[in-house]
Amino acid sequence: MEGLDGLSIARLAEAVGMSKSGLFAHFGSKEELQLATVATASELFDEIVINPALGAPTGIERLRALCENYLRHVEDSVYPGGCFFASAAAELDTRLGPVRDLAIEVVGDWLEQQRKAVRDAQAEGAIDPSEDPEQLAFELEAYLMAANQMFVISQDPAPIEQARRAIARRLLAATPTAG
Amino acid sequence: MEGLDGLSIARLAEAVGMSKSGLFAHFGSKEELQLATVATASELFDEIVINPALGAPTGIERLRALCENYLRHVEDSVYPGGCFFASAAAELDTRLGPVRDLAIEVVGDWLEQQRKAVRDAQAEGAIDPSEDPEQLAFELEAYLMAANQMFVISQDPAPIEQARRAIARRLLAATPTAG
DNA sequence: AGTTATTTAGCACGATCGTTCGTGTGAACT
DNA sequence: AGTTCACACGAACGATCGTGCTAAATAACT
Repeated sequence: MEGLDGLSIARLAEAVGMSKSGLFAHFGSKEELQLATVATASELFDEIVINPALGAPTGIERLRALCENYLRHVEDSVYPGGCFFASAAAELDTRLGPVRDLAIEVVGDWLEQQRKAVRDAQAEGAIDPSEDPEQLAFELEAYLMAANQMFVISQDPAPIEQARRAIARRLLAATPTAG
Repeated sequence: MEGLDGLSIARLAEAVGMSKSGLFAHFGSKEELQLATVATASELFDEIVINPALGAPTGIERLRALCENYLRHVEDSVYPGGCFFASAAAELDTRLGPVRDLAIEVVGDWLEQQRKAVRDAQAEGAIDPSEDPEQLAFELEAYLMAANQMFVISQDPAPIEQARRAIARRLLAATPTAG
């Protein structure tokens, strides 16, 4: 079993060489363990996807770096099931509670990072001002999500390359001179 | 619990007013129940998404109908968790066995339907011959997947509309005269 | 009507899960 | 040295699950 619900205290305890009750005492409840898992995944995502992109000198470069870092963390199989939050979102989408809320918040922040990079790129003149940042971020995120999903299912890097082409094409279409 | 693994014979039996063992005898194993579920979902998907589009007189109209029917079945909440196969694919992606194989086959057939519609539209001159059908189908499928995921998570129809705009824009860019 | 299939129910099993409780153990502190 | 505190342990609980087994009921058929 996989996923946040399949993460069992019993199996995790065995994996780390602790007793079930000993590990349980550390978290207090399964929900707390799930929250800690999502929080840790969020930190890791910041570390390997978002933060390395924040040093980019311009908005358009930051936008490209965000997309590329995401695709690389997928094709490097940081998680066996692809992007942690894509899996988590699919699992938690119809549930209620703090675990879902936290996961949604992380995903929302990620999307906002992309929108902000688009707006900055517009302010710098690298993206046409007629582009709707929400719309453009949606389309870029769509390529990333599709690449993640198809790559994990097919174990074939082709979708990653298709996403790279789609992103390049879309950003080209959004540049003021070529748009 | 949700998903194909969360579908338990015990709860299903209670829901349909049968005994657990009585219902179990119908399928023989949980795996068979999951296979039957996927098969039924596939038939329903054919019925409400694919088949109504097959009557379209041209490839480009069929392509548009496939996308629109998919979006509509998402926003109509045919399933509470959005597209059945998007959820199933996310759940089964790292698993092995016939259930995964069947789900992947259905998703593969769906993507092939889109590719074929693109090729037909090219043959009819409605889509530029320089477009790679694989690439275009990937991008359209990406919009659909993203709309599904975001709609279910946010309970907000905005992503559906963003997908419609993205599809319209992408198909416009792919027309021979405007491309 | 009587025989034969087919379907359903009832019950029990072993496994796994989250959680609770009482206990021990070792470090930190007075 | 004696006390306190944080931590880990083992055992047990109730719940839920998939799965067999056996018998009762229902349907089909001659």
